[in-house]
Amino acid sequence: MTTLQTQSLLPSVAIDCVVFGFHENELKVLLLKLKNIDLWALPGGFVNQGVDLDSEALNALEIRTGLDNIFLKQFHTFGSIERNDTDHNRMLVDKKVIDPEWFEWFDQRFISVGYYALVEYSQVREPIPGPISEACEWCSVNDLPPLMLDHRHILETAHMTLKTELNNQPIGLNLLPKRFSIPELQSLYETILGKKLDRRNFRRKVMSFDILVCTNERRTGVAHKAPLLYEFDEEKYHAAHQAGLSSGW
Amino acid sequence: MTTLQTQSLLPSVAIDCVVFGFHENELKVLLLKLKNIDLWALPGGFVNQGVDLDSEALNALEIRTGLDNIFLKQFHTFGSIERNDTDHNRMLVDKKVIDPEWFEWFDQRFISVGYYALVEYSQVREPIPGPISEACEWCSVNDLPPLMLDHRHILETAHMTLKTELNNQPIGLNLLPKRFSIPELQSLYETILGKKLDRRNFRRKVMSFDILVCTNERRTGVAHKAPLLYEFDEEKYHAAHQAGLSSGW
DNA sequence: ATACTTAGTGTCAATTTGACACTAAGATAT
DNA sequence: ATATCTTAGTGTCAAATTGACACTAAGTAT
Repeated sequence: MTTLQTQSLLPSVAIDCVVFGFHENELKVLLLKLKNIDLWALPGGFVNQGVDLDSEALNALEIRTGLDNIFLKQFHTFGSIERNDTDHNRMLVDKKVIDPEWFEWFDQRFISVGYYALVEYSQVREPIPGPISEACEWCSVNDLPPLMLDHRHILETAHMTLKTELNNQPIGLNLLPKRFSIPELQSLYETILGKKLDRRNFRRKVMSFDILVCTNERRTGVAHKAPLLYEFDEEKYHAAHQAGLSSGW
Repeated sequence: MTTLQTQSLLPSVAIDCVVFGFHENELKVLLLKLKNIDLWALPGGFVNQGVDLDSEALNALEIRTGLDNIFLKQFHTFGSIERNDTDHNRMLVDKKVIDPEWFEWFDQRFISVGYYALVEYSQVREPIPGPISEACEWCSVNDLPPLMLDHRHILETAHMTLKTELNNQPIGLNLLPKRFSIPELQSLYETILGKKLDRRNFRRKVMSFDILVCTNERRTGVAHKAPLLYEFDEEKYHAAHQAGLSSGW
């Protein structure tokens, strides 16, 4: 996007990605810091004429994280007229965040398609800032810097969606390393839900899903009793993801 | 839309609505029949520069159904490149479905935001066809006519979404008349889910949601034992809708 | 009167859930 | 070395929920 070929882009349509990671018992989000100003933005992009919407979302993420094969899911499309803010865009030009020749493109009214991604924190070595940003960093969901336009609202909507999906789908495959302990998985759940769960009941429930395989090895170099390490049975995991966990009716 | 002011419309963005109704124990969908050709389409429209996306979706529905205050929910945005089909659009011009001067506008690549609506079948007197359609009719979800482009896929996605939401949210307020019997509500559930439920267990579960108020009146002029009529306690209904029914964690 | 249909209530065993006790393994303090 | 603390892992039990049915009530059809 360093060379912005606006004529090949689909007008009015933008993509915003909420990239979730999990580190030190905190839910993190990948954010871009704009140049010369204390304002942050979700990674995102625009849609090229010949490229599927979903592919562009994947591309945008690959550019920032260096990862392909990311779990990515569309969750909502944001189309309020307040998303277009000429004063804000002029400010971005003034602060040299965006090149003046881009002003016209940026000052369109955009409909933004929101995607959320789940990635393994440690796999993202050095998040790569883009042309309008000077840094790309993980931020805690509970301690967010000032965000551009409605990006905070988009982020919160993504978080809400994740919480809701947790009731019907397993999670962890894309967020945790290949091997993990049950207490680590529980901590992930607690972090997303924002509440504590009972150790024993959590284990019982998650084991009943029948998506975990015990490796019979234990975490080494850790304080206290070493926990057993598990892996996901990917086939069963995906089956459960498809079918859903709560029957309901 | 009879006079299509393309310059005031947001390019690349379209809206498609899947309007569900319930009649004679069948789940129905409102479809438009294109002029001069056996091809049907979802009602929809485009987005005016100064109007919110959600408002435009409501507008599109109000025009077709005459109803305002409809339950309407965005469920997915469709952005495949295959959605743009020049041959198809040329055919539409040939068959005089669309005016030749509209060709350029229609032949854009569109990203389409999908909404589904739940409406009370009997409240929609005469669905109103639009400029490109000669009829607007309720069709059974299980017996659909040939649909334009990916509209069948959009419709099926909406139906799937509805099924899934049923596990976490109450339904009926916008689909059934103000007063209804429990067997009628059950029939609605069975129709959406596509499977039979046990009468007694259904009643027990739905009563446990505590969203129904018994009117102590019975349906009149009906064969066999007259069922009691209920209404939704709208406050509790909306609360349950917000909070979700299945706790999960 | 008898059989059939749909409405509404109740029962009971099996399963799932929530709350909590207990043991195991390793770290730390005395 | 031993007592104490922390985290891991297993087990128990009562309460609540669920699934499968039996039974009664009310109205229709013969």
